Amino acid sequence: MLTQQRKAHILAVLKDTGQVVAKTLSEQLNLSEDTIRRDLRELAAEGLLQRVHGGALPASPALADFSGRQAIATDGKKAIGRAAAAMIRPGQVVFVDGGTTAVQLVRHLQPGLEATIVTHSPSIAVELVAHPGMTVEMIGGRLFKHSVVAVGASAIESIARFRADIYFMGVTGIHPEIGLTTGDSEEAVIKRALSRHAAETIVLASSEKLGAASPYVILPMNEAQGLVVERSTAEETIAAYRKAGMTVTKA
Amino acid sequence: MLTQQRKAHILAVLKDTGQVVAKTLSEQLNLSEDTIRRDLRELAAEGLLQRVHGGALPASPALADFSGRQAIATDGKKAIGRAAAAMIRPGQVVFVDGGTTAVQLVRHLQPGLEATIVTHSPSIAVELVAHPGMTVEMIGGRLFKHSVVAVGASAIESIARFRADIYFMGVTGIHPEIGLTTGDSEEAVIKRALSRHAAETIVLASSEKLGAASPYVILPMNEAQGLVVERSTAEETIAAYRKAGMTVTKA
DNA sequence: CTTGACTCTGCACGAAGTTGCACGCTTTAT
DNA sequence: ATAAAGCGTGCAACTTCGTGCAGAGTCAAG
Repeated sequence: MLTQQRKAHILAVLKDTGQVVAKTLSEQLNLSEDTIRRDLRELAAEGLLQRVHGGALPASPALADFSGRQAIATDGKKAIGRAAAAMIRPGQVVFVDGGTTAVQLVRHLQPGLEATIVTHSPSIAVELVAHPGMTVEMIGGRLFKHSVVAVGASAIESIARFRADIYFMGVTGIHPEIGLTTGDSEEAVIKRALSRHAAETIVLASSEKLGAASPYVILPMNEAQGLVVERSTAEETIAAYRKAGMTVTKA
Repeated sequence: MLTQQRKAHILAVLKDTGQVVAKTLSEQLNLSEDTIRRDLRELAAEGLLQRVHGGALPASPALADFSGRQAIATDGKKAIGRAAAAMIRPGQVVFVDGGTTAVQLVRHLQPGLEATIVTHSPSIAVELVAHPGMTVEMIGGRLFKHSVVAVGASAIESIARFRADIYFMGVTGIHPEIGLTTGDSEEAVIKRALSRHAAETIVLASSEKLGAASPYVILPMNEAQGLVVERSTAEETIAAYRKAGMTVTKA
């Protein structure tokens, strides 16, 4: 059996049943668990599934619902969220994007901290109900269901009323030459507006985003000042971003 | 069963019912209570839930409050929600208030129905992500954490841009002489604005609200056109509201 | 045809993670 | 006040993990 076939099979089972177990697969395919584990590791590195002890779970947001996704947020995203949360100083006004990494950010906000969070994500808003120190300002607009964020002209208009100290931006791709990209044009517009109304834009990028590009360009790289990546990211990967003038933080 | 799945399951149950019991979980999942307790401890350490003797509750007191309230949504509230959802015609623009009864409303929206829901509640917005037919417009503003809704001047301003067919209003009291009341002055202002920008205002009132009054008056009774109450409500209780010109629907 | 580089696979082994049980303590209910 | 239920800890058995290594197969240059 060819490696590619095997991997395709694993992904098919995963899609079908919502989980795979290393041992079961090895028996089904008549291969050692080592080989399966290697496959799983590689598929995980490609972001096609999420590795867990004993097997793997879907990585694709579509399969697990939003809260499910959050439960299985990778350690990397958690670390990035924590590092970003630590950057917020008391009294600051902060734009927080939608997305799973941003949820991790608000979950790791220091309990005593007092600041203002401005967000166009209802999920983030609901999450912040738990934090007594945070004043929350919601940006309204038409709900873009895929990402669960407000978009549209009225959102842009609302954003223009704020002047934030920091904007924590989520992206689906950050490429040294192409810049910051995302998968929806409306979202790109919103992100651009948020960046324009913040003194500093910090990009939160889990490892699978580095070097990737999506259809819609948000901004060229040099318009973002900071980048937070996982601790395990290779120095040579980071170098290109530093060269573009970004301050790179390893979470 | 994989550890991560188990944790996801626990969080799902927690979100659904507002509480989990260690013993019940161990029976459901066929695992020792020790393992469940360990999971609960770890999830608590991550801040994803709040550990209590015997089981766990949602992470924050505020959220516990909210999802707990939802968990105990009575059959009455569900029925009211279903009856209200049935009033919406295709293509209409509908204001939906925050609150537990409103959550029941959106949960009972007919799957195929296409309409526009305008809401100042992030919880309602998140809930509607699951409904493909609904266009959702979010009203932004400062988040009033107790009720998890947007309030303030910018919310009022956003509301003024809409002209809805129906407004489903939640209240904490509806009294034949005092009128419609709620527990917060800011919320009262918002509800007033929503009512003013809707052709028709329908009050959703579970039985404990009937004949009750809270500190802040939203509107006199005659400014609301409809009232949805539980089926079991006594006719003589309803009579006073009919007299005030309201169309009363028994759910 | 032979050789060497490369890839893939399975095995061995030590490290790490997971689970159920026993024990003694704390909390809750009666 | 007493019993029962729930809790945390330490421990032992077991599973899973990652890595290094060796054998088998593939391919192309010589």
